[in-house]
Amino acid sequence: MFSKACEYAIKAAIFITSSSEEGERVSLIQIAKEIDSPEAYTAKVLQKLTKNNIVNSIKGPSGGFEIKPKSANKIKLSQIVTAIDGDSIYNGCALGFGKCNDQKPCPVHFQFIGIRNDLKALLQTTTLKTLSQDIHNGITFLKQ
Amino acid sequence: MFSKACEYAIKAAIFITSSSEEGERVSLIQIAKEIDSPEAYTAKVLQKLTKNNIVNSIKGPSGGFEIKPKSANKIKLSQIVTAIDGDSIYNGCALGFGKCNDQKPCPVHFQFIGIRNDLKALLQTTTLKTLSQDIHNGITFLKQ
DNA sequence: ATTATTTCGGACATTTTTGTCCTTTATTAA
DNA sequence: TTAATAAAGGACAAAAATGTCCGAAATAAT
Ligand code: FES
Ligand code: FES
Repeated sequence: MFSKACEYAIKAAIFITSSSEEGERVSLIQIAKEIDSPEAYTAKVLQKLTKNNIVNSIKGPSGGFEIKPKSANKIKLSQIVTAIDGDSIYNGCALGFGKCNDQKPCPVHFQFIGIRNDLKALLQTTTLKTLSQDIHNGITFLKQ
Repeated sequence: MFSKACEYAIKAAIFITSSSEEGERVSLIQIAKEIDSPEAYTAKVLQKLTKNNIVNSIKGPSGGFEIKPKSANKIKLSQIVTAIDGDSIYNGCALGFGKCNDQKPCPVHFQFIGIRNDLKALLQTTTLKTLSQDIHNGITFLKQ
């Protein structure tokens, strides 16, 4: 469904949101530990999130990553997914046609558009804030 | 969503079904041409389908691949997917946890189980026969 | 029997994804 | 100013997925 990079991105963004709610910037090292991901690779992922203005990065001592609570409200999962994995989840075809296309649909097109639309809706409505609250309330977890 | 190998497998199986309805065995070369896939790689995929008793292969002149119309009725998409991609689509976690787990769910677990269940249902109810009929009726296509 | 055809299967090659290492740049604090 | 800290980013490495090549095995027709 998502690439590893995207999985790390989502988990990292949730952790950063969650820490920022408590006024704490977090470092790469903390993030990688918390979401159980390889440090250097996670760094690359975070750079992409930074360039896409999803997270804010601050260099130097007492620096780190943060996401203002104000914007955590507005950031949807879909923004993270497209930043890392591109828009294949939106325009791609389940059977690998260049683009999903109503005019010349692949064999599973009509079965899949329903599910894909549900997925789109989910990604476009779920915010980082929501996900971070679930973590805070102990109903979901960042690692197993 | 699916691996390339699985995409080829699904398309190949549909084409074989469709040809078998008309009493025609098809060769690897015909299949690869029809579904627009690399020949040798498609051969590997077909070998897996053969070992999983999803398609029937006959060596030698006038040999090729076939799927008895009788069984095309019973073969579900899910069988092909699990034969090629394993059961990650059923047990895997959207964010890469070892297994999806209600007791220690990942941050998107509750959002995704609905969609995954829909996907499961779809794969478990869609038969090769149905898909091959759509091809036959010209409402779906094997290549773009 | 011989030959031609077609799948099987092992070995290898390429590409993509994932992961690592190390230097540079920015920033803070002493 | 200097030293310490932390992200940025380039280069490289490993692993996985995808793709190719070629000979072996089975089968049918001649
Ligand atoms: S054409 Fe394949 S999913 Fe739409
Ligand atoms: S635990 Fe991640 S999808 Fe269920």
